[in-house]
Amino acid sequence: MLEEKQNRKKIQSEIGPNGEIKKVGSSHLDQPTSQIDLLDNILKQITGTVSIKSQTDIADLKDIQSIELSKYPDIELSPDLDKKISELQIIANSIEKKNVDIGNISVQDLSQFKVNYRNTLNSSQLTAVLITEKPVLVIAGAGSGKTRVIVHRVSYLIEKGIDAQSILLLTFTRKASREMLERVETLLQDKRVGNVTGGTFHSFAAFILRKYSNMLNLPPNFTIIDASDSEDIIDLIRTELKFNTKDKKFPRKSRIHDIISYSRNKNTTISSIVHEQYTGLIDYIPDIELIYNGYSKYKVLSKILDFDDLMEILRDSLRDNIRFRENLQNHYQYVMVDEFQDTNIVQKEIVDFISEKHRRIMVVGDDSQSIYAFRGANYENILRFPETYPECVVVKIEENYRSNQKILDFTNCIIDNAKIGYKKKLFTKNLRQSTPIIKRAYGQQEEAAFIVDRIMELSEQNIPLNEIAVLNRADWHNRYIQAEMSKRGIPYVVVGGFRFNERMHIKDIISYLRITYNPADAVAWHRILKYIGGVGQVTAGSVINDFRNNDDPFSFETFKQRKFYSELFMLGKMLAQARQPEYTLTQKIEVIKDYYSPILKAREDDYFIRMQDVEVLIDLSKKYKDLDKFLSDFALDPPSKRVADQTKPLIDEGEEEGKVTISTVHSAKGLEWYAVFIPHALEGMFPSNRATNIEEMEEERRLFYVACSRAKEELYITFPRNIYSYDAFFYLPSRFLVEISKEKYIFNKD
DNA sequence: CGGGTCGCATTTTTT
DNA sequence: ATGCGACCCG
Repeated sequence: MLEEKQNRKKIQSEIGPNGEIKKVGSSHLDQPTSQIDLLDNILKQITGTVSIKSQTDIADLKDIQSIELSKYPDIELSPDLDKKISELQIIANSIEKKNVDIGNISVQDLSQFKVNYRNTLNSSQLTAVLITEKPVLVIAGAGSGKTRVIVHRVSYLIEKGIDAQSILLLTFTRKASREMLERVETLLQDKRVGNVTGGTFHSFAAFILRKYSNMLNLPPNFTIIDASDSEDIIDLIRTELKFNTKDKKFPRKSRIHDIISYSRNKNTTISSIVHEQYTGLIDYIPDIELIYNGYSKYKVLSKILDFDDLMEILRDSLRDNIRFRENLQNHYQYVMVDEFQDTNIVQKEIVDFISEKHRRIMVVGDDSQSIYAFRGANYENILRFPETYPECVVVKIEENYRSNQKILDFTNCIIDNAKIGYKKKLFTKNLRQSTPIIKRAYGQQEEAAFIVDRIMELSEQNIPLNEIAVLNRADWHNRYIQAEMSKRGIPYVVVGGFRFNERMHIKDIISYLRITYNPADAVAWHRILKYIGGVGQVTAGSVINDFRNNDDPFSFETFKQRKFYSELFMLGKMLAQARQPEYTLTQKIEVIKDYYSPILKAREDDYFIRMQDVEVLIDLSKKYKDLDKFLSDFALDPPSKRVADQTKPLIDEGEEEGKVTISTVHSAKGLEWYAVFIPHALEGMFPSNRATNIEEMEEERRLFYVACSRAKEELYITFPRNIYSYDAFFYLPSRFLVEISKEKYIFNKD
C-alpha cells in the first residue's frame, strides 16, 4: 500500500506544476510489467473500472483503425433524441432539393458597377450576393469564402444605392465585423461603408438599448457586467438567503450561474434545464429559482445588465413595444447574420422581429461548424430557417479555397460520420499534396517536443510563424507546449482562456470607472470597498444601501463615527474627482490609478508587472472619447489576447506578427493557418469526457472538424500514449481518428 | 464582522 | 495542484 502511494506520487510529480517540464528521466510506461500491475491497481482506485492491461495492446498498435470501437465508452441515445435527429434529417434532406436557378434572378446590368462581381465570385457565391430582396440562406462549408460573400454583398448593396445606414451586419466577434467592413471599404473605396451598422449581437443590443433607453424605460446609464460579476452577485444573494450553510452538495456559484444563463439562452425554465442536464441538482430547483429572483432584483436596483439581459430585453422590447419594433424594422432593412449556426433562440427571434417586415434577410452558416451549444446555440436555427421563411432561397457554396485536397478528404471524412446536417461535399482545385499526419508521442513532453520540432522545421522552410497554430480542446491542454516554446525561444500568443479584462487589477480599475458612470452599480462597489480595511461584505452592503437613499452618493456621512471613515472619505473624494465631466477618459483613469496603485502595491508582490497592465489600459483608453462606449466595449469585446507569460505585461492585439498562435478551437473559428497542430487527441480529452450523450458527442465531432479544417496545407494531429488527471486516465486515441479510413493519413508511432 | 486557515472538490468551450 | 467555501478566532 505504501509502495503504491509512493509510486503514484512519482507519476504525478513528473507532470509537474504549472506545466513546467520536469526532467524525470523516462516515462512510467517503459517500466517492466510489475509496474503496469501497480498502475492497474491505482487505476482501479481512481476510476473503478479501466484496466491498464488493455492499454498494452494499444502500446504497440499498428494502426489506429484496428482499435475496436467497442473499447470506447458508450454514448447515450434516448428514443427522444433519436426522434429529433431523424426529424431534423428530414428537414435537411428536403432543403437539398431547393435549388436555385440563377437565370431567373433579375439583375441590373452588372457592368456599370465598380466591382466586377461576375469575375471575382463563383456562381453560387454570386447568387448569394445578388439576391437582395428576399430571404437567403447560405450554407457555407469551411473555407468556402463566406466572408467574401458577405463583403461583396455589402458592397453590392451600397453600389446599388441602398442607404448604408439601413444595413445591419451581425457577426460572431466584433473583430470579424471590423475586418469585413474594412474589406468592403478597400474593395469599394467608398466612405459610405462607414455607415453600415456592424457588430456582435451583444454589442448591437447594448447600442440599441442605450439609444432607445427612454422609449424602453431603461436607465440610460446602465452598466454591463460580465459572467464573473454575475457570479459575485449570485454569491451575495446566496449568502443573504443563507443557502451556504454546510450542505456539501449545494451547487457552486459558477454552476448556478451556468444553469440560470443556460435556461435564459434556451428560453426555458430553470427547472427544465436542471431536469435535462443537471439531474443531480433537482432538489435544489426552488433554491436556484429563489436565487435567480434575488439576482434579477439586484440587477435592476444596481442599473446593471448582464449578457443575457442584453439579448432578452432587446427581444422582449421588439416583441412588446410596437413603436420600437417598427423603428428598428424601418431602420435596418437589410439584415445579414454571420455564423448563424451559433445563434440561440433569443437571437434568432431578435433577427426575425427586425426583418419580419421587409424580409430582406440573409443568414450565412454551416451546421457542421456549430460548436456553441453549451451556451444555448441551436443549430436547428439554420436547419429550420426555411420554415420561418418559406419563400427563401437556399444557396450552398461548396468550393473550398482554403485547404488542399488531402486535408479536405480527411475533414470530409470526419463530417461524413456526423449524424445530422445538410449534405456537403467540399472540393478544391488546389492539387498540392500533403497528407495529414497523426503522430503518437511517448508522453506529453515528447508530444510538445514533436510539435515544436516541426514548427522549427517549418520556420526554416520560411513558413512565417504566424501561419502556424496549435489548437487545443481545452485551454489547459497547452501547458506543455507553452513550456516547450518558451524553452526554445519561439514567440507565441495565446488566444482564449484567461483574458486581460479578467485580471484582478484590471477589473478593479474598471470597477472604479463603472461607479463614476453608474453610481448605483453595486457589484463594482462591492469589489472596491473590500480594499478598505475593516470593510467586508456586510459593511459594504450597508454602505451601498446607504448611498442609494442619499443625494450625494460619495459623502458617506452616515459612517462618520466608524474607524474606516477616513479611508471611505478619500475614496469618495477620488471618485467625485474622477467623475468630473470635463476630464477625459484617460484623465479619469489616471486619477483612479493614483488612488489605486498604493492599494495594489500593498497587496501584491508582483505590483510592478500589474501596473504595466494598467498602463496598457490607459493606452487603450486613448482611442475612446466616451466612457460608456469604452465600458461597453470592454465588457463585450475585450482585448482577447492573453499574456504570453506571466512575467510580461499584456501585449495589445495586432502584434501577432511572427508569432505562433496557441488557441482553443473555439477561438480559432473562422481563422486559417498554413499548418495546424492538434494535440491531445485522446478519448476523454478530445472528445471531452464530459460529452456523454449523442448530441454532446456530435458537437465534439464538429469541434474536431472545425479544428482540422483550419489547416491550409499541413495538418498534424498528435497524442501521447496516455495522460493522467486527478480522476481519470486517458489512453485511447480519439474515436474520431479511429473512424477515419487509414489511407487518409500517415500514422507515425513514437 | 472581518480576516485568516484548512480541507475538499475540481478541470470544456465564451459573448 | 488549485481554488473555493466552511469554520474559527480576534
